[in-house]
Formats: sequence, structure tokens, C-alpha cells
Amino acid sequence: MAWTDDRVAKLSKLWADGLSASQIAAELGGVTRNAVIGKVHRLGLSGRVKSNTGGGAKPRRKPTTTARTASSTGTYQRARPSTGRTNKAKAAPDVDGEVLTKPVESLVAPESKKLTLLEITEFTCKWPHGDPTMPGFSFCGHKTKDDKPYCEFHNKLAFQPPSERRRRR
DNA sequence: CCCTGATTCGC
DNA sequence: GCGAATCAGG
Repeated sequence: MAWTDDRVAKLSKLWADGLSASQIAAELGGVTRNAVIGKVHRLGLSGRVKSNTGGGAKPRRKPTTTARTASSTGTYQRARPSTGRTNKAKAAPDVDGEVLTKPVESLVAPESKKLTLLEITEFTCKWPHGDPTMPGFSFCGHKTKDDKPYCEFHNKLAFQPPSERRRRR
């Protein structure tokens, strides 16, 4: 993806607007935040006095270039360490409309046995009832499901909503 | 661990 | 010129 005047203009605008590199990258599409930062530097508008969102500018230094120059076999392949989150370098048209309905099961909660902190064991559901700081606080107390900390019912409530990670706007 | 920008350097 | 890899800090 080439840096057309159009895209550069938008980049400049967004950057001046204080948006983070990743946000700009997502906005432009087809580029990674690295590309954005690289371009910003090349354009010479890196050192912004603007309030930095997160990381600020720090003294940089480079120890050895050996790490990235590892081409022992001759075929130097740039591999991304899986330690990083998946990159969305390939376009990202924000498509909305997906409405996932998560009724969280229409089950009825079982009556609580109201166990106190001293009464619970590895086999009793530890789903809390009430405010832990208040006197009357208790736990569900039903027998747990497998090695889970909760009973079958509360277990469903506990590990459920894989809410889609959304980029902050 | 998530994020941020900064830098280096092979292409 | 471009941007992935890497770094360094919050």
C-alpha cells in the first residue's frame, strides 16, 4: 500500500489530532502501526509536544543488531514472534450489524445454601451472595462441577461472555 | 499482559 | 522510502 498524498494527509491529521499510531493504522487500513510510526518519523513530525496517550518519548538505544540479523541459513525469514497479538495489517473494514444475543441461559438459580466462609470446601460452590464486606455474606454452597470452583449453574454464568475485544475510540 | 512511540536496518 | 522486528516504558 503506497503512501498517497491523500493517505499522508489523513495520517498527518489524525496524528496531529493526537490519535495513537495503532488507531491511525486501523483508520487508514492496510497498514500496521509500525508503518504509521515509520512514516511519521520520515515526515519529521514525530516529536509532538502533544499530551502523549501512553508511552512517551524515551531515550532510545540499541544494544546489538545481532538479534534481528540472524541469517545463519542464508534464507532470512522475518517471523513474527507469536508473543504479539495478531496483527490486522490486512484491511479492516469495520462491519457492524452482528448482534450476538447472549441470554446467559434462561435457567433458574438454585436456592442458595448460604454457606459461610468457614463452611465452604473444595466441593462447594463459591459463588458469592451479597457483599463480602457485609455481615450476612454467604456462598452458594451447592456441590461443584468437576474441578470448577462453582456449581454447574454458576459455572455457566462464570465463564461465558467472550465479549469481542473492541478498539477504543 | 495490554498498550504506547522510537529506532534500526534489510529490502 | 517502506515497514517488520525490536526495544523500552507506562
